[in-house]
Amino acid sequence: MAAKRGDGPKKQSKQTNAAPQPAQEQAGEPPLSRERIVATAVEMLDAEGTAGVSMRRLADRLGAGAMSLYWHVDNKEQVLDLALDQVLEYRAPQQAGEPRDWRGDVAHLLEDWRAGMLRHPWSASLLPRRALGPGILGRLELLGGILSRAGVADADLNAAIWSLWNYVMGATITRASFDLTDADMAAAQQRLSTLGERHPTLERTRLLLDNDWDGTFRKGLDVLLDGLAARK
Amino acid sequence: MAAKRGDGPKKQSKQTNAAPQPAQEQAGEPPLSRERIVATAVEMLDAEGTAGVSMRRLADRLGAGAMSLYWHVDNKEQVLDLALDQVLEYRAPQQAGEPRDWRGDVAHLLEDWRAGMLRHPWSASLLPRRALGPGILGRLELLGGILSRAGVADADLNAAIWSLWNYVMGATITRASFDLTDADMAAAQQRLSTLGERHPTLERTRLLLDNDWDGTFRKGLDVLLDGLAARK
DNA sequence: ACCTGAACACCGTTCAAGT
DNA sequence: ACCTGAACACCGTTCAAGT
Repeated sequence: MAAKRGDGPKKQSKQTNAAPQPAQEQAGEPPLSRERIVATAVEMLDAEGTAGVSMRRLADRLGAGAMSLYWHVDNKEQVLDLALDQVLEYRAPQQAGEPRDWRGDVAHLLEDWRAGMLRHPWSASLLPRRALGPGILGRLELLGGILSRAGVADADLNAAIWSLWNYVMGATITRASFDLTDADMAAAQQRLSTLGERHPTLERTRLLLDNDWDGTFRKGLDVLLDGLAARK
Repeated sequence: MAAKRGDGPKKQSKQTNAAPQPAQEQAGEPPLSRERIVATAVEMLDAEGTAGVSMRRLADRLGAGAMSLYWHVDNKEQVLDLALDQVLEYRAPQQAGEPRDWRGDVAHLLEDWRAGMLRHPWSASLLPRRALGPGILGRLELLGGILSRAGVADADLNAAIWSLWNYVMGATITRASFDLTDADMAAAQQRLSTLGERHPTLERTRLLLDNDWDGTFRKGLDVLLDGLAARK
């Protein structure tokens, strides 16, 4: 997928052209650019979700004719790819002086990852069908590095990385989707009761009413890290 | 969400009407019904994925006028809800005589769950935004029961259930989406190398070329179960 | 009770054309 | 080099109308 993403039209102008642009920038609408398109797409996605974004509405918001985007971008799919990877971009590893314990480092990395995705709830459900862009790969590399330095053997490393990835993705996607429908969760729990004796356990633990999402995430992550620690 | 799903028009006729139907059934097209709509939707989803299913094409395939579906079904979203829950329906608990060890039971249940979703690859990515239908709830209840009987305290049960759920969902969604793009995975791995020294760990372990999905799933699940076992 | 077509308000994308 | 409108082939859904 990453390979699909052709490099597009220009992209060199900013760097090679040291002279100031023709003043066009301060007046009214700045010119279209891939960057501006992606930034606006992220805004729209944040405000209205996946369903709210169409190429026509996006162009409109940019003050451009409906079809102008296609000179800067291949198609809608690419816009979503770029929006997703921008949001997942990895910023400044924590590098806070001395290396902390590996469990703390992993937990910090994954909690930051999850939080970043929850800040853009559309990203969680978009991710699975999209490319592994540089943002995602950077985070995976960091995770692998921590685990490797912590003593996980190379032969076990991929399984360890994917386990943690799976957990974070599952937790984040689940949380992002249930967030929108707390009322529905309550309704489902309600329905459990009326369904009689068929779900005694879920009814007893009130599974669908437990909304300490952050705590549950952290607890499950600890379970996983316990298992990994036992393996070394 | 489950609550949203109104019970629709009839649904009683099949049971209350013991006399044979007016011969309409053996000739040409059987009459429209919610069951037939959902069954055909599943067929189309299996064959062409989410993008291939529209209300118009679905009606066409059913030999019906474009708008006839709307008498049996509220809207497209409901069709997808119903299709998903049908596919996730839970069949016959393994009940093979004596209770096996709880780890084996959990692994069996979750592997069956994953396999069922992978048989309908669209289901994995559809699930997060959909209702918790009876099929899903049945499986969650079963999981909770096994864990509870294995000695997990009620106070830890919800976290344990969600951890396993998160893991299965993450693994299945990831697998279902990467399955379609093995070539892209290779391309991404390739790109890792050309990107120079920025991803030494991923390059060394060849993370993106490791496609022993089943083995990786099982290994990660073992890690999680180790962690749970340590907690009791 | 069940099905229908016309109509409305949208989509993504191509393409020939403008500047 | 960059932007545009018209056009094509689609969407989901409403509604008044048919049987």
